[in-house]
Amino acid sequence: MPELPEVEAVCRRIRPSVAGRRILAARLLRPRIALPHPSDQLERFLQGRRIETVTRRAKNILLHLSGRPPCALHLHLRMTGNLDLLPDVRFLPASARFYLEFSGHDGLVFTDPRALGRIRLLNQDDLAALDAALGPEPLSRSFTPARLAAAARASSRPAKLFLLDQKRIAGLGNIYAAEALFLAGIHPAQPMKTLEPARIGALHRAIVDTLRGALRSAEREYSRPGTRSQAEDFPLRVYGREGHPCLDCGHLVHRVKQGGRSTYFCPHCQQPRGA
DNA sequence: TCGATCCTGTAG
DNA sequence: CTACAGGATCGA
Repeated sequence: MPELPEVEAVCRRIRPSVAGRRILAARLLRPRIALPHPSDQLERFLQGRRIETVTRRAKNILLHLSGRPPCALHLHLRMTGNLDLLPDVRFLPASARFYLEFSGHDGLVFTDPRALGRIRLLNQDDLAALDAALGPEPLSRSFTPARLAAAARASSRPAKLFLLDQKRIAGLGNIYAAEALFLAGIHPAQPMKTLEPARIGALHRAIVDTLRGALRSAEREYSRPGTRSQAEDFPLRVYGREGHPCLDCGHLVHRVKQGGRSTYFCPHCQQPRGA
C-alpha cells in the first residue's frame, strides 16, 4: 500500500481524529520495530503527551508531540504497514504492532503483517537530518523540470533506480516509478544522464500525473466503506502485467530485476535511446 | 553498486 | 515446496 500517495492519504484520514489529542497510553506489541528504543521507555515517554500535528515527508509520517524539547514520533510503513483509527483499543486487529490510546478507549493503531515498519522518536536535529537526506517532494512546487534535469545530468544510474532513490525524488516507490517511466516512454535501464531534455520534461509530467492520480484514488478508497481494489479507480498500466499485452501497443509486458526488485515495462513503448 | 537481510503472507 | 511482495539499510 504505501508509496507517497497512500501515505499522504493515511495522514489526511487520521489527522482530524488525532491532531490535538492527548495520549493516555502507548503500547508496543512488537518491540523490534522501535529499536533501539527500549519499549517500556518509549511507552512511558509518549504517555501524557499531546499530538500537535500530523505531517508527512516522503513516505515518512510524523506525529509532532507536545513537550519541552520539541520532538516527533516518526512512523515508516515500509511494505505492509498501515495506520487505522480504532473505536476501542481493547479490540485490536491481529496485525497490530503498536497503538496509542486516547480518552474514551479510542485510538490509533499501527498494523503491519510483515512487521518491517519502523517507529522512532526524533528530536529537532533528527528531524532536520531526515529532511536533509530527502529529495524534493514531487507534488510540491520545489519539484520542477529544471531541478529534475539538473539531478538527471549528475547521474548515470538506470532511470528506474534513480526514481527509487529517495535522495533524488522523495516518495516514489516500485509501482509508481514503473508507471511513470511507462507514461514517459523511457526504458528503465536508460542511464539518467543520457535522457534528452524533452524526455526529462515528459518524465516530470509523468511523475506528477501518476502521483496525483494515485492520491485521488487512495483518498477515495478511504472515504468509502468496503474494500475496493486500487485497480478499479487507478488502473496500473504496466506494473504486475508481465506477459500481458501493453495497453498502448499490444507488445507483451516484460519483467526484469533491478536492484533486487521487479521492474515491469513495455519493450516497444520504452526503448533505450541514445548512447 | 550489489546482495543479503529484516518479517509474514500468499500464489503457483 | 519455491518465488515473490507497494521499503530501506547494511556490509562486502
